[in-house]
Amino acid sequence: MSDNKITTRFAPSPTGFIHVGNIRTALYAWLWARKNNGAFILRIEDTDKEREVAGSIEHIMKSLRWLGLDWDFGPEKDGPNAPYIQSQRLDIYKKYAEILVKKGFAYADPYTEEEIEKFRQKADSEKKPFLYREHRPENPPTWDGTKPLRFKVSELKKTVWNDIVWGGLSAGPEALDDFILIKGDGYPTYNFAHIVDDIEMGVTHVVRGQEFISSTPKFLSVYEALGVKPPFFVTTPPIMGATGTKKLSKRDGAKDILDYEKEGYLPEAMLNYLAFLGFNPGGEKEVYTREELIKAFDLGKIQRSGAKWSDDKLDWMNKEHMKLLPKEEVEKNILEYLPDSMKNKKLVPIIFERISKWCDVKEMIERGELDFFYKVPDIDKTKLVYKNISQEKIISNIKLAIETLEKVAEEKFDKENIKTALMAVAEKLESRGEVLHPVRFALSGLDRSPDPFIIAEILGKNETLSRLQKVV
RNA sequence: GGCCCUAUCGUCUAACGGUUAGGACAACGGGUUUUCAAUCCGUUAAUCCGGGUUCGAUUCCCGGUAGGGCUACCA
Repeated sequence: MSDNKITTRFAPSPTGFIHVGNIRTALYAWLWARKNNGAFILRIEDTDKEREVAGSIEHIMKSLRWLGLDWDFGPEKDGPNAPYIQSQRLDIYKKYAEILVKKGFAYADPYTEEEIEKFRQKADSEKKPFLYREHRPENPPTWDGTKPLRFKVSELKKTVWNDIVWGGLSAGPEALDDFILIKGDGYPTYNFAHIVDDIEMGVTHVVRGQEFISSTPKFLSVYEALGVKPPFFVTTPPIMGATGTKKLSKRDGAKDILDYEKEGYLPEAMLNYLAFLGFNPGGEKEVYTREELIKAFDLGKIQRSGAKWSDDKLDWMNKEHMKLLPKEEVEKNILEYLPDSMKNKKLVPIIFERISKWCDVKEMIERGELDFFYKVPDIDKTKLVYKNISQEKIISNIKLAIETLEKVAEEKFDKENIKTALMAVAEKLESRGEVLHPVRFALSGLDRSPDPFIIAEILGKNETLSRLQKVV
């Protein structure tokens, strides 16, 4: 627990799915642990039983597993500080709370919530900041667990500290107040529990979002009261929604990270995109594998300002990572989406060059873009046109194509030979489209489709000729 | 209201105080593709404003403006 090993943690609350903003914080913590051969802990902070959503823990673990962010200690991975679920560690918080009480750094809060609300409203109407410590009771009751336990700020001072990302930070004495350590229901607050756990678990680098900057003076005063040296603080900037300037949140459309899995994004691409949204190792390389990311990662190069999410760039990143995939894997993934009647490996490259994520395959199928490969298309004769060429001319061009293709041997009926043969005819015409377009249309029945050569190869000589014949 | 923080192309970002301010996404244009897509080439496009410090400021300091966060018996 107190060896010098770099230890980071991801400490989500089980209040639903986790979105990309949360995951990036987890990623940075994970990268730092892996880079330093340290430990990465997953800790569940379920101290607010009202907000808890059933099934969240499993969902969170599934999300991390999809991205390959493996934890060394945490749920389903016991370690020296198990359990890693805060609601199962209540006795530990109580022990620390009692230490603070004994040292005179904590006392029971005698007020009801309504009374405190009145103090707050009064301060509000006087346009003054509300500070509980201004109402600190002179003789608080002894803490028996039925009342909230508050931290007692002993010295009002300016707090100065260092953050690996933000550098020197400071806050005036207004940032210090008597905040709740243990709630009336016996559960600790985040403000207290995370400190106890980070100490107990030997966390060396606390990586978390910038919403916690303003409460850091409070945290620091607890470390001081406990006589424990605080860990390094690594505060990450927010991720903003693509529209608007608000921090990305579930409210404004932040998606469950697992939705991206469903849409067919590669975990490596998501990792790469996320890492670079708010971090840059310098240089112009942008596509990084997981291992390269670990190697290049540096806490000091995390950005301070918020970054807007971009689906466009994520799609591009995904495509780049798909290109890195072995051919067999691409084939397997694409084939998976194809119905049995369409499972033709020759379709794979055609599909691959048109998609940026796997679910695009599904969309292509739904749009019927691939139907003609296994179903003779209905030819809309009114569309059998090309520029100002008469339909008679077009039909005769198709006949020309039939004659040409008949000369191509069946075993040599591949796109290269077909192209050579067809192009020889096409070049003689005013424009190549006079023959190529009608052929393509006759084979696919579509205005837009892959080139006629590859279609012909996939259909095979017989099918190709019969479709052309049919149109004539 | 109070406290804290941030500020480079539309977006993500790079630049020991000295660069024609670089790259990527997007957009646009072109080559190649019958078309779309893909690919290749190219173009447009930024240091928020105002003061200082300095021979020299995107970079350091101050002010303004804009944006963000916190201000719970939530995390």
